[in-house]
Amino acid sequence: MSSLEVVAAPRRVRSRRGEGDKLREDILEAAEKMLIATNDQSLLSVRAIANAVGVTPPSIYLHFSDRNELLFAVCERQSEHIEKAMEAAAAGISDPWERLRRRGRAYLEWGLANPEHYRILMMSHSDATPDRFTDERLAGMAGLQAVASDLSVGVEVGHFAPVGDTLGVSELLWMVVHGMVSLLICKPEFPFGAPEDVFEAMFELLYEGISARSERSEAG
Amino acid sequence: MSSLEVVAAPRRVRSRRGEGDKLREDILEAAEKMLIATNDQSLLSVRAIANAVGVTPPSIYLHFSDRNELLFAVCERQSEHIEKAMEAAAAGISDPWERLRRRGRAYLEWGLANPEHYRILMMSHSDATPDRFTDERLAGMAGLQAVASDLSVGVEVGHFAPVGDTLGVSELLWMVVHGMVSLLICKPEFPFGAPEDVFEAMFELLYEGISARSERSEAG
DNA sequence: TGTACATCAGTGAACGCGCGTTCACTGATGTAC
DNA sequence: TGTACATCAGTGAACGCGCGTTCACTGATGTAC
Repeated sequence: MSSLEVVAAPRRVRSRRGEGDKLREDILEAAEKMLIATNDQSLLSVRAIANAVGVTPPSIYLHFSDRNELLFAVCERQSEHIEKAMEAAAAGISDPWERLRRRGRAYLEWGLANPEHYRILMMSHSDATPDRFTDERLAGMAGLQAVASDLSVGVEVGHFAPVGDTLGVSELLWMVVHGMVSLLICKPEFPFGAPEDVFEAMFELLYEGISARSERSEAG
Repeated sequence: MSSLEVVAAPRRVRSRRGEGDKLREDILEAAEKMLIATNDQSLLSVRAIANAVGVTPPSIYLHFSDRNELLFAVCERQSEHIEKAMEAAAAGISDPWERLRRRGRAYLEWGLANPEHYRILMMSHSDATPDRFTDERLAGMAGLQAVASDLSVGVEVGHFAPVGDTLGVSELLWMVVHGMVSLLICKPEFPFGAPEDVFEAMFELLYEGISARSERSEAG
């Protein structure tokens, strides 16, 4: 709604021949910065982005078919980061529960660090999402298969209670962590407490339901 | 983005003197229907709403200061429904866990039945939210205090494991249910399975962490 | 070493749209006398 | 029972804006000969 207070960048120097793709990178970078600075994609007009890059609006269309494509291209770059971050968080850890915890924390931290990216990818109307962002791909970003794998290992080594549908439980965990991220993003003033504390409390709450420590009645 | 396919309503008959507020109700009702039909508030322009009511755009401003106020007024009506629905769901039930489950289900069902209302209230940028929708009020819609109360009772009667911060756990449960609602809304094509099944599985997962059945190590 | 030329990386100006909102107005109707 | 009038419930027309996008163009630059 309110206009974006961005000092117009000086006119960008034209790329040398053969280096036209450099502009694409510059656009993505500028848009990313604006997304983080404004926390609101609706303020990212094609004109504003062009202005921030130091280029005229039509130049945007040399590299992106439309505004929406550009927006999702920005998110696409970040999507690689989150996947790597989750893998890195679990790397070298053998305890399945600890692997789950670390993956979850990485997801939470990424979401909170990139709230508007998170909104665009996970909270926008599905008809705005380009086709290449399949649900499977988004689930991949959430590490669904990796979590399912950790769960299976945990069951096999006897740390976790037997679960028939590990993928189903992974989906539940996705929902749980998504619930934390999205509510923390959307109600930033609500006194939830520090995200780390919320996260730890949540996973403590979940632990009993997943671990094999407790006696459980399998009777339906 | 795409235009709203709504047959223009016939010109509305002018309210009798003293009954001007009837238009307000008609506007809210039409806007509500459109919100459900389109599932996208951005398609609800002042013109489109006026058109649906059979009235000219300026008439809207006789009853609402701006478009945003109108949108939230629509949600405000529903907000009363959800609170009552959650209370009704728990009414007459004494088992604290069952009360929690029923409250949660009512919340889920309301969210899925009114996805765009849910988006506006719980997922929109907080700076778009009118002041009267305080965070406390939104938390009230989620039944935060009521859930905390159920938790306290459960602890007192020995069904639940001792919890120091019942309000904190209520917030966790809010996040969990919000995670279900919002992900089901935003990724409607993803094969999560039937919402009821997802809900039951989730609460089964949570049960062990809340109940007093399991042995728990209180050692930090 | 020099020159013609295709191509690349953009620019400048404008189109057309739908939107929220405002403002001066109109005509029916209840009320006071 | 009749009439003047204030008020209520709207209308009609327009303003001004910012937006996404298109289209014809330009001028620098690498390359072929």
